[in-house]
Amino acid sequence: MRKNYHIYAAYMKALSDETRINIFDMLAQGELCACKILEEFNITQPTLSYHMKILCDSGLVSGRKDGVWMKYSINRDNLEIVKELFEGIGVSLQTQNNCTAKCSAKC
Amino acid sequence: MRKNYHIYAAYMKALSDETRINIFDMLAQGELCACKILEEFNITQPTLSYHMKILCDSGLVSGRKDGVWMKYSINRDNLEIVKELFEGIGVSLQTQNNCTAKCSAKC
DNA sequence: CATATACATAGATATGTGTCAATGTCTATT
DNA sequence: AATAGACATTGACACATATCTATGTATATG
Repeated sequence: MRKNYHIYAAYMKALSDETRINIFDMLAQGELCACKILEEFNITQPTLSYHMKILCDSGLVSGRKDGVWMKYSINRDNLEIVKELFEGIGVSLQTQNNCTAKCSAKC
Repeated sequence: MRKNYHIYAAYMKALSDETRINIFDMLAQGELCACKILEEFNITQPTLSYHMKILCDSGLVSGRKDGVWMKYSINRDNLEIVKELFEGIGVSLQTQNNCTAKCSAKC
């Protein structure tokens, strides 16, 4: 089963903006409405809307309409996929720790 | 101690390209020289050089010169920082699991 | 020293990104 | 029905990004 680097890259791209990864981390504390998020940044409302759309389109964040408000939260399943990618890389690095010398391919 | 979202965003940006995150994952298996990496992709050598520079500048990858070859490997310390970011977010989500209803702030 | 190999740099270009002001849409309240 | 508030969409624009071809630089080898 080959890895889908396209979707991994899409997740990373969604978080590659300082404002967006900050928002993502805020959402770790729980669901938030757009207006609450907006208070924390020096950006206009359309710019926030733009960023939230990117986060939602990536699948890392979910939005639901609650009356007048849009409430955003982290999509746990997709966060898990990202977590597992980096954990897997970490494990691979540990595993090849003690055979690097003898295993390193000649160029 | 506030989180440095600027550096997190920089890590994500380095991995936000499909080719680059693929390379990063290849390096999980061990150190590789540029020519070996190049064989795996349909890109020109200057394009690979461009991507490797971005990965190295971010701090996620280290390069060392070995004769004619450039050998690249993952910088474990900075991988750890990325891992911990996502693990921390996962833990926060679990923690607020059973109090979401009562804790969710009114908008 | 001349040559080949591995990689980097420069310049050009098409496309993508982040931001804003202006405007539109939907929902609740008076 | 009119109004106000919350959010989305559009259009414009400056800037960044990914890619290529052409060229430069360093290192090993005959």
